Amino acid sequence: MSTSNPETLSSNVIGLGRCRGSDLLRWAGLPDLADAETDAVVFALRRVHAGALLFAEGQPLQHLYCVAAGSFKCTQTDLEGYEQVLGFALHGDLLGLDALYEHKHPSSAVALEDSSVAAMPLRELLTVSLRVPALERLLLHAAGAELLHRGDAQYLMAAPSSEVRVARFLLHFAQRQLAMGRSGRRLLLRMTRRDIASCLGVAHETVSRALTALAQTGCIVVSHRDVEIVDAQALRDLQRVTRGNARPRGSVASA
Amino acid sequence: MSTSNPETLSSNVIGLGRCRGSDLLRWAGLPDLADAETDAVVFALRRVHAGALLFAEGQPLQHLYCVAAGSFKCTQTDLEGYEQVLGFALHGDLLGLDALYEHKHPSSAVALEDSSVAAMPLRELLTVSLRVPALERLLLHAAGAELLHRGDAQYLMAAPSSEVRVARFLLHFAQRQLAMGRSGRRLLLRMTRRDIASCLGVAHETVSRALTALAQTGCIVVSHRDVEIVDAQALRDLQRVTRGNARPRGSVASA
DNA sequence: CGTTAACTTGAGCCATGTCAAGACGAGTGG
DNA sequence: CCACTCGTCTTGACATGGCTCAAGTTAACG
Repeated sequence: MSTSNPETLSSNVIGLGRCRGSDLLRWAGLPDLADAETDAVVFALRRVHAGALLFAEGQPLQHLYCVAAGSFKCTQTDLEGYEQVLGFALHGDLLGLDALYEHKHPSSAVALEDSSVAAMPLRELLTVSLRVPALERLLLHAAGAELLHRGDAQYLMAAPSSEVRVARFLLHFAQRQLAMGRSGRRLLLRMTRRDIASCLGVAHETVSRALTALAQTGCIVVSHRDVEIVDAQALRDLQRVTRGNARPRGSVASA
Repeated sequence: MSTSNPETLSSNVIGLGRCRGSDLLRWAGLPDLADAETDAVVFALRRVHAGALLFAEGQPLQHLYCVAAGSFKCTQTDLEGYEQVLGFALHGDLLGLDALYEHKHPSSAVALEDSSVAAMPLRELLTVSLRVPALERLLLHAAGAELLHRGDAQYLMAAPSSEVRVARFLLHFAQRQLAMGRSGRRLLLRMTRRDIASCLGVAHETVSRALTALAQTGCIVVSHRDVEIVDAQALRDLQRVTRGNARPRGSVASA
C-alpha cells in the first residue's frame, strides 16, 4: 500500500454510522442550501470494500447512494457478458439515479477502493423532499450533473483518435478532481486500464500505448496508476488535431 | 397523415396554445399519476419549425420542455466548432434536464421537423411540484429516462464495428418508436446520415456503407430516410459478432 | 514465495477515415 | 412546368490507425 496521506482521505466519515442531509448538499456542491432543516435529516452510511458491488443490474431500486468517500465504476453488461463501463463516480456523486425510470437498476456500481456511501431510502426521500425543498433541489442538481457526465463520456468516445480520447479522459478526470478540492495535476487512477478502455471504446492495449505516447511527448508522467499532468496546455492542444494533421512534423510550437 | 387513432396522435394539441400536466404524465409513460390535481396545471405549447433552435448551448435555464409532437436532436459544440450529437428526443421526452446542474444549458436542441413542445417554467415547476407530488415524480422519471438514453448511446458507440453500431442504432430507435405506440418495423429517420454518424462516432460515409451492407444481407430495406426492419432477429444476432469472427467465411485452415 | 491479474510491447492485417466524384432529391425562381 | 442550385446521400480508391493475437514483465495478494 502506497497511500499514506490521511488528510485527503475522508476517514472521519468512514466508520461513523450516519451523516446529515446538509452534508450531502455540501458534498454535491450546494453548500448554500444547507440549513437547520437539512441538518435534521439523517442517512445511514454504508461501507463498501474494494471490488464489492453496491448494487447490481436488474435489482429493484431501494436506495439512492451518495459517495461519501472512495470511488466507484458504473457498468452495464450486455447479453454476451461484455462489461461496458459507463463512468466513474467520485465524492459527492449520486449513484442509482438512472433507476428512477422503472424503479429498477439498469446498471451496476462497483467500488474501486474501500469506500463509503450515504444510503438514501427512496420511499423516505420522496416524501421528505416534499417538506424539504433543498432535498428536491439536490436530486435535480445531481441528475443534471449525472447527465453532464454522460455527455462528457460521449464526447470522449467521439474523439477521432485514441490518443485524443485518452488525453481528454485525463483532462476530464483532472477537472473533476479539481472541483472536489484535490490536485488537478496528480491523478491517482483507481480503475484498471481495461476499465478506462471500455469507457473510451478502445482496446486496453491502445490505452497503454496512448499513455506511453503521451508520456514520450512530455505532457504527462506515468507510473502505474499514478499520472502527473505536466503540460495541461499541450494535452488540450492535442484535441484540435484530427487524423489528417496529427503529425507534429517536429514543429516546436512557439511557447 | 395516415394515423387514424386520435388518442395517441397529438396533432390535436398542435395549434392549441396549451396542455395540462396530466397530458405530460401520459406522454411520459406515467398515465396512472394523472388526476384532477395535475389536470389543473397548465403549460403553454410552443411550435418549433424544422431546423429551428429550441434552446442553445450556454443559455440560462428558463424552461424545461416536453416534446408534444415532432422530434429533436440534442447537440454539443466543442471549441473547434465540431458538432457532437448527443441523442434524439421523441414524443414525451423532456428537454433541458442537463441544465439542472448550474442552471445553464450545456447542450442545444434543434427541431428535426415541424414540432411542438410544452414549455414548463422552471421557477413555477419547482414550487408547484412541492404541492403536486406527481410532478416531482415526472421530473425524476424523465431524468431517469434521459440517463438511460445516454447509457444506450454509450453502448451504441462502444460497439466494436461500425456495422454493429448502425444495427444497434436501428434496433434502439425501433424500440423507442414501439414504446410510443408506433410501428417498430417502419422507421422514418428524420435526421441526416451525418447526425447519425456523429451520434455513433463514425464517419457519415461509414453509416451509408453500413446501411447498404445491412440491406444486402436482407435484414433491412432502405429507401432514403425510410427504413424497414425486415429481420430484427438477424440484426440482433449481428451484435454478438466481434471483429475476429465477423466473417465466418469458410474457415481458413491454419496456415 | 507462489499464483494470478494487470500492464507493456511487438507484429500483421483489416476496417475505417480521408479525399474525391457522381447521383439523387428538395426547394426556388423564371 | 422546367431549369437551376444546393445539400444529402452513395460509391470508389487508398493509406493507416487500431484491433487481434502473442509474449514477456511487473505488481498485487494470499
